[in-house]
Amino acid sequence: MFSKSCEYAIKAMIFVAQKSKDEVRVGVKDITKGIDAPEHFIAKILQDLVKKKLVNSVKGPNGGFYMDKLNLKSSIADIVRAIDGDGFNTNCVIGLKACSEKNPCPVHFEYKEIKKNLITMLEGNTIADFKEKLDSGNFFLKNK
Amino acid sequence: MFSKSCEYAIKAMIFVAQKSKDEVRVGVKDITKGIDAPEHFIAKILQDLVKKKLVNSVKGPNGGFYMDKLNLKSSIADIVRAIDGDGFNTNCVIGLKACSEKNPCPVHFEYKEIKKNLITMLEGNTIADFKEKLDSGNFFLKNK
DNA sequence: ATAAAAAAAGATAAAAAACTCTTTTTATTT
DNA sequence: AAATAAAAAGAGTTTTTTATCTTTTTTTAT
Repeated sequence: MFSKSCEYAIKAMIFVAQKSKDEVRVGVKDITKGIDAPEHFIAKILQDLVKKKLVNSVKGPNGGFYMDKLNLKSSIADIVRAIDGDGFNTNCVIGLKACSEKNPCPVHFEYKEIKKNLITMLEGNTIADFKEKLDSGNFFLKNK
Repeated sequence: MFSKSCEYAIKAMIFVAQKSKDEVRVGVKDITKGIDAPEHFIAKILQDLVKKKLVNSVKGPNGGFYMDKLNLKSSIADIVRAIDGDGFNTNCVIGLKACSEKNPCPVHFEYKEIKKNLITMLEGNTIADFKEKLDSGNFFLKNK
């Protein structure tokens, strides 16, 4: 559904949210271990997310990534939009550029409701929500 | 959501279903025009689908692709499975290999219902269903 | 025998994913 | 203050995957 980069981005964001408190930042290496992902790839993705204001960072010793209150309010949709773009809510199932209510592809109306629910889910769940779940210990960001 | 190959496969299958009757076969070039797709790429995809028995073909003059009654009963899920594999019903939103009810990723339960509906939609709609829609003239396999 | 078509094999191009190396920033130490 | 070291930022390269194109072979109706 989403690109690898995007999957990593979601995992990394949730991980940073969970591990960084007030003045505690998380380094790329910790993130890498925490979500089982390639180090430099994660670094690049996070730099992108910093530029787009979804997460904060400080350089230098004791530096790393962290989230402020506003960052914690980001939805999954915000992250997906930052990495993969808005396709999840604009793309047609069979890739028609101008698929619409008036110009529908054969699958359009069958997919409509599913898409609506998907968007609601992506827009409605924030990083903060997932952070709490992870704290409960019953959810995972990696396995193996 | 699906690969380009898979999008083309769905479109091509619907197109062949609509255009081929009893002994009338459809050639690659016609398909190409009908769904606005690269000729040789479509040829390769269809050869794959023929091997997997989702569509029939005959070589030589007046040859081409066609569908028998069984072929028309294929679901979108069958096509997707043939090209992209079973990922739509096994993949985790954030790519965990062993995401499950007992080992859920943070998004697992939020995505569960959406996934269920998606699977129902893909499994429940057959090529024959779409063929009829197209016949009505209110649906499209290409635009532009 | 000819020609029309799919089948097959393989080459090329483009995009996505992953990695490497260099630079910049900044807290800490001296 | 200056030097050091830790960390992100940035630029660029390689690898892998996906998409597309080219050529050759096989089949079959005429």
